[in-house]
Amino acid sequence: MEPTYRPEDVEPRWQEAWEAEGLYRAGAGRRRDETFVIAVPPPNVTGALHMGHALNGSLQDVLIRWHRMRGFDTLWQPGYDHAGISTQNVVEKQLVAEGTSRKEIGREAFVERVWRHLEETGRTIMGQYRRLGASLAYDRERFTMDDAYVEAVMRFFVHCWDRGWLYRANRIVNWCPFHETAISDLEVVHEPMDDMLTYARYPFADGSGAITVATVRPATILADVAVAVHPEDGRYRDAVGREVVVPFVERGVPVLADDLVDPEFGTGALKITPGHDPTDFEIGTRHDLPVLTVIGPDGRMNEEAGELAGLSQKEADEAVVAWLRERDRLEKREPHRHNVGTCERCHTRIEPLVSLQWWIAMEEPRKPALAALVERRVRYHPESQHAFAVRSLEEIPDWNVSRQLWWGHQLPIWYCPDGHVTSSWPPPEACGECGSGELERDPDVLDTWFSSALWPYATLGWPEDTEDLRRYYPGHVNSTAREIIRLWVNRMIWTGIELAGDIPFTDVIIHSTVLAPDGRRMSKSLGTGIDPLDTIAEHGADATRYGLLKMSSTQDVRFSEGAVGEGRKLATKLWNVSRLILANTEGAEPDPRPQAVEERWILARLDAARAAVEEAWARFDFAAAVKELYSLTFDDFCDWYAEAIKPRLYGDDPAAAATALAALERLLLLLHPVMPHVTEEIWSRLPARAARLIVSPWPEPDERFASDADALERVRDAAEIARRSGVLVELGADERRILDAVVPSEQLPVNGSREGEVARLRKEVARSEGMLANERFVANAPPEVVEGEREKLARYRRELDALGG
RNA sequence: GGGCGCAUAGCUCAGCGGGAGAGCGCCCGCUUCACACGCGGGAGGUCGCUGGUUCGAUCCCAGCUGCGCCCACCA
Repeated sequence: MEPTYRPEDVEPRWQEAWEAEGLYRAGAGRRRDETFVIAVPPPNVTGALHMGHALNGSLQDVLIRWHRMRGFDTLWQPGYDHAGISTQNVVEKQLVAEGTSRKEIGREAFVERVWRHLEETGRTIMGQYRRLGASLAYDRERFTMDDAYVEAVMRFFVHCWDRGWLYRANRIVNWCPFHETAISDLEVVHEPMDDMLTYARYPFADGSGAITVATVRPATILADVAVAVHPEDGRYRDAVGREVVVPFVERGVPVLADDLVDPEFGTGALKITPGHDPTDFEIGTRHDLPVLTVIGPDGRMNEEAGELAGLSQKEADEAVVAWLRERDRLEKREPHRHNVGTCERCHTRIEPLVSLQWWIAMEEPRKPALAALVERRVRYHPESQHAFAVRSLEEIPDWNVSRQLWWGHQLPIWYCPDGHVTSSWPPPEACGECGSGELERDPDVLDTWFSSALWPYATLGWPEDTEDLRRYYPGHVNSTAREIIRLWVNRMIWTGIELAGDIPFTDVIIHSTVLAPDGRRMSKSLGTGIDPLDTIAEHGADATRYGLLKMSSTQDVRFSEGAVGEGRKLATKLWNVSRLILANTEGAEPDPRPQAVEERWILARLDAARAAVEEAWARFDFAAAVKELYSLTFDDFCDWYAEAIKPRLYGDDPAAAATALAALERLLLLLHPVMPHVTEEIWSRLPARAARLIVSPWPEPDERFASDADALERVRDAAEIARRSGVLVELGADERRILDAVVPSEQLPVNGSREGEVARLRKEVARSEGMLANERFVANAPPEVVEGEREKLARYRRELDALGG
């Protein structure tokens, strides 16, 4: 074996081999009937994978590899998402940079352009997953715009139509003036902004005084239809029911009372603009007020704004403020910092606008999903996220599914000249109501999450009743980031139950968010992102996977290169101890028949570690598993076992060689899900391997390993006592031999003193005796705790004895 | 403003009711035939603050302070 382990030479080779040999395919290595299925959260085709994807990929790959090795029929479904607005945003910005625009080239050419853009990014993404060693079923790559997938999306829409869940309504929505589309609440991000708060006087119509209202958007005064105060606000008791005159347009509007008004803010009087503010829209609906619109879809003042038409809002604001100032209606202006909704893709300020959109009524469809969560047929991990998911379903609002974009799935909705609406798929020949053949398709496209919601079963062929669907649905695990629980995961659950007849998975893992080392969010725009490919290039995929798994436990974690470095050390250590064993076991066959105590010990230790590690995988506690694997390899396998058998290996002891190979095999099996490459490379050099490690099972357990295996623990204790006190306690011949091999007695570092150790033990004995003398402790503490304390006391006394204390 | 979470060694984090831990960094000693990405040893912590529960609290409860993420229609 080469003296130095170089991951960059080894890893790509195995990635190619595994895939070429079909070992990434669904069902590879299958030895039992049970399936284990994960559909990867389809990354957006807009760009490359980031550290969060690498972390999530590592988690999922561990689970897939672990189940594959145990003989499950595994399927890890790959693919990507067309990411409607996100992709349109990227391509649109490219066009702007090229001096043209979406509108200039037209819809058809634009969509063509997007497809071309995707060919590259799709390849990049799958290449990154391959380089991480992710054992996805790459032969089954799916895209949410594939023909078959589009078919599923259309059927879903028509299904909702047939169910009566779809409706079209004129409501106030979040409008992005850059993309000129409605977006959902979930696509709005709030950012702090510095505005001016303008206090304007609205005189009473009868000329007796005025009410002052505060607004950050004076231009919307033109669309005011009322002034509202809180019902219990004593200051305005007499004003309610009277009429005030709106500045600039000089229109008389009522003063009304509504408890949505916050009496603490501003003057406690709120101008009501149903056309341009969500709260006002709600108040307007309650009081049956008209809706006026003075701002258009492009964010500028529209023709309703009269002389201000065509101005930007900022210009209009100034014009209105000037008007107020001239007529002494301006009380004051003051700086005001507040959170403003912006488009999550382009960060343009959201314009609340009234527009006609398609909605899904969520009252019915959410119910079975809520039941599945409450009954724990679907469990979120950690538990706190389960509670959040339940709450989200309880409070779920209706879903605005139409977007005024060009890139996406066009709605299967047709209008006839008489205004009838038909939704069917395949496309209808004629209007469902009047039979007219003159149909025009709705130009809008669907919310990108509408298609993502179908991911677990549309990738398996739904709505066709395919063999894949019957075999691999429902799946098992979904692992994803916290922020898309409502956007994606909950929607997969309710649509899965509704369309595919069952929950799509049983366990949802919400993994940690990887922050930049300085604690800020990892983001391209902040320049705080770290490319997983860079980390892989520097330390290897195995090391990167190890590091990310170690970082996966907390809710938010700062990226730590140290954790990756630890992974790299583990890979190197494994390589080196394998060199030791392989160089000294030529001609030997692995044979796990324990002879000496150190052999019984390591085999028992490996069995115990396997149980602990698998239990941690099953709990999705990846960090705990990885920690166990590290100390198993370094402390137990290398520092004690390998050191203990060295003399026998050098002496060509055939029993030591046979057991060493058997023990090494088991160590590799345990480590493979975390570090697949280095383990497979070593495995390939072991004698007479029938199968690749990637599909190899843990050998039948042998209970003989467990017998008398604690002998080596006594050696470790003896070394510890000797190190601290300088006194070597009595040991048996075997134990003496091992101690000499691992820590030759003439080299036993003796820093402590016998007296110091005796003093320490006396203190422990006193503490322990004190506890056991405490009647309330003995009476109240659990029996095993009391028993444990008695055992500790006995051990301290024995050690004291051995030291002659 | 609401929800969730975090405050433990210089750094990144485990532990979560009965002896303060790991990795990195730092200091000392080791060119011993697997490995200096190593081996052996060591220094370094009133476990954020204040109360409470308990025989006993880093661990449970309450409040406070600081921080992070998610969510949110205060004009």
